[in-house]
Amino acid sequence: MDGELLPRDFFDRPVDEVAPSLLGHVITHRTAEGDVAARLTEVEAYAGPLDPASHAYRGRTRRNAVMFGPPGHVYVYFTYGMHFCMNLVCGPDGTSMAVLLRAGEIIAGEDMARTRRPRSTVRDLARGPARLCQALGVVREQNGLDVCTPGGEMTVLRGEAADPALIRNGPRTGVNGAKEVPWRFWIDGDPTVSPYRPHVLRRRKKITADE
DNA sequence: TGATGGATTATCT
DNA sequence: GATAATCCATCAA
Repeated sequence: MDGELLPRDFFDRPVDEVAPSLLGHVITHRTAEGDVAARLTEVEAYAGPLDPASHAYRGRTRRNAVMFGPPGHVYVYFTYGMHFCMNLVCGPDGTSMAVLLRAGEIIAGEDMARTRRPRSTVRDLARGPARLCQALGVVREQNGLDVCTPGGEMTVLRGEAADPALIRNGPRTGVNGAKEVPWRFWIDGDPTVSPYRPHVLRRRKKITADE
């Protein structure tokens, strides 16, 4: 992949500024099998220790350590026992803000993405945070990568920034805490934006005494 | 040490 | 719309 990288300064700002300004730019991942790139259409902001919905709310742990480091790095986490989601770390070193990349449009490496998600329609290849990671081939191993290094394994390239008139915002998807905070940002009308789902508690399977 | 609940998705009805 | 799949961080005891 080539193109102009977003500078680290781009990420060294408050997360609610970075998040909407990321829409339209391009996340890339280079692997031995090929490159895949996605134009971001939906993101969410998480604001560190002050935000009950953030993984950093309870302080630094092994899992969220990358969030506390310098901006412009990737924070990948594993969830629901089977999915990975990715964030871009924002704000100065020592703070713990991050933008969750929720959805995008695959604009390069579509064949590779289809290989990774063979049952998906083109529209659904990266329509959702775990789908985006799967299409890009992002797993635990990519946690901590720097996206501001030219020629790096993962980069964020300057695309055509979304028209501000088309950017919408609303409550974050599937979160329990701070439900009212309108920090989900998306490009209105884009078909690759994921459907909004409020948080639901899963019923735990009842343990039967004998089986 | 055990219980609980996830920044989700595919696949049913 | 509902639910299963299924690892792991967190918290109570």
